[in-house]
Amino acid sequence: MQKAKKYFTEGLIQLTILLSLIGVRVDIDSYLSGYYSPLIEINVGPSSAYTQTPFHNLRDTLDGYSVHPKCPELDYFFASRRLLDEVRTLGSPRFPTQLSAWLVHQVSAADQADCGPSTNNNNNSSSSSSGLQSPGDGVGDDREHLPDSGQEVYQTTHELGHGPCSAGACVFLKEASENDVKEEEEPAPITQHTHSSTLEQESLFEDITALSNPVIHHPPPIDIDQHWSNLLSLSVTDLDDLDSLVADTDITSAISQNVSLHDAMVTSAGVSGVASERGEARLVTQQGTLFRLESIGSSHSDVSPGMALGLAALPFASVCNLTGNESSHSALGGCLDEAVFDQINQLGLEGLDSMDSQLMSSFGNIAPHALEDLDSDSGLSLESSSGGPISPGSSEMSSSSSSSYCEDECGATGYSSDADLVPSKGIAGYTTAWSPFDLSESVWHDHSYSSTAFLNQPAVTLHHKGIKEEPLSDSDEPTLDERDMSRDELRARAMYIPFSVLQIVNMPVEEFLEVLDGHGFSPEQVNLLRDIRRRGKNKLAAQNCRKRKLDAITGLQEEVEMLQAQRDRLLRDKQVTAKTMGAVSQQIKQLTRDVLARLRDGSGQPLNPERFTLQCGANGRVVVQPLRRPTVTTSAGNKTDKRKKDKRQ
DNA sequence: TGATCGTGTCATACC
DNA sequence: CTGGTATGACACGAT
Repeated sequence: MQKAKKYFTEGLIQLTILLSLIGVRVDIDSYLSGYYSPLIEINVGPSSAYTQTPFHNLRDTLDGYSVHPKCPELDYFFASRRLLDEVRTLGSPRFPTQLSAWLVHQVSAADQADCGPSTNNNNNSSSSSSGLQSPGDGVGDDREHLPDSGQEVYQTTHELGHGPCSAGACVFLKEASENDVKEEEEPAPITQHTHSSTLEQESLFEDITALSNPVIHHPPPIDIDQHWSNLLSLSVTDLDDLDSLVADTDITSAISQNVSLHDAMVTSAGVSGVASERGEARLVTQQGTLFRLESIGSSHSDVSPGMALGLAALPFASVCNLTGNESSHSALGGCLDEAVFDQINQLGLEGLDSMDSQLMSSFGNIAPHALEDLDSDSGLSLESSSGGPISPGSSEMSSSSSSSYCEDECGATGYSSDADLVPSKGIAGYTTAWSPFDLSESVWHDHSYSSTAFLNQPAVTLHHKGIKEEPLSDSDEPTLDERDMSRDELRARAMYIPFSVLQIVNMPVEEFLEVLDGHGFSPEQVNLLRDIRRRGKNKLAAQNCRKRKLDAITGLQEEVEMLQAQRDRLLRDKQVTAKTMGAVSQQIKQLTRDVLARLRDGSGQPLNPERFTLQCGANGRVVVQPLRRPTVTTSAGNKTDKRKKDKRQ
């Protein structure tokens, strides 16, 4: 459940990002902090979150019993938070964008039986249902309930029902709300929530199934407003904008687009690298926009929990993609501006269209001998690491020095999601579906080896060490896909290795050994597999190492600054103390002179301050003592004289 | 054009 | 012994 929660949290973050793009500010910090609060304190140490957690450890932690302090999910969380902050810093741009139906359906299993519209006592559901029946009245209700419920808002706009994001967003929102509800009902620690993973997953799938029905559902008899008030806090100005939007919205049309979640699920699962699903869910040529995914021949009954998780794992962009099925892709263009998605497109989704199974045949034309000598600098994109949650933030960071953060965020942990999708016992299925272009891999590319190929830019030659390596091919010009592939990928493909680099690197060692033994690989293939795995592991290790080094440098710099400040402070204190001491000394001298001036010697003359001084005894008595200026010299002279006399004697 | 930075890879030590 | 990790060193491309 920890994984599922992470996905839902991610979905919430992505929803927030999307809302931020249209000017709606959503504050989920409280929710996130509440969810991750036990983890934040763990992550105080430098590089604590950078160390990748081995997949087997992560598997254990994903069971929900504990969260490893070095769990890379922390990185992802912080990256998400950082991304959220960055998005917020962009302000509230008012794009000419209409975002459709952010309806929150609280669906219970019982509600699936009678999915017909009905009234509810709950504010949330009542407003949504009323919005369906009579949008105008519903809006009025919302406005009335708004001050009472705090931040309860129903965001609907004209285009929204067509918006692909709406469906996925509903899933995320709803699940998040359910989680929140459960947390309020049972204020148990996170570890307890994780134990109920199966139940929550089942409820999720039931909700998804229910969402496929365009009819508004009844919320459970739980005060959703309270949860949403905790979950979403919208500024007053945004609320006003939303009210104006809601006022003239045909919610019915918007909600009618909530269907096709199943298709979306299947599509997402196909994108997430399940080779077996590729035959069913294939990607359509993007034609300028990347948000076209089409699900073909996917039966809803085939939706498995793993696939559902795959949907949950799909981030913002993917959610937009998966909802683009069934005539909704055009609506997406109206849903959000191209300008908005241009940046999203740069996240690395350009490679989606290349995820065609025909790649295998095309690459089969590459002579193995042309690639077998390729050596290092393969430019692996292991950071994409398999199905780790893909988010705009992760790709956004790829261009900065902190790019490797996102890499680690799903680095070794990626196996938890992607490798789970890989049928460990049915690896033979990959023999015909070589899948180097996992969605995550495309999105998480942080290197310059990729992303240009899909933009039809001039060829990017693979850098190689020259001494050790040979050119890829003297005669054959590499295709766009070839250029986008790392060297290890090319080598693996040339050697007819039916596994992607990600799979090779991220699969557990037991499975890896089984692969080596059970597939009849030649020694060359085995060596290549081992090399690919070793390089991939070491690549991640190097990234972590560098991040730790940077952290150490940063920490030392901060410590230096702190020590310098402390030194300056101590120097200032010393100066102040010296001044104080000087002033006190002057006062004592003055008092001594005054006292001595009032004293008289035996002849009735005032005591000379040059010859006498005052000594304060331990008992508090003040004694006048004569000054003995040459005492030291005289005593020394006496001693020398005595020594001379002793020697003479 | 050299400097700098980011990244991948190798070699090696260590667990 | 093997697999994995950490890290210094090197090479390479990009800026």
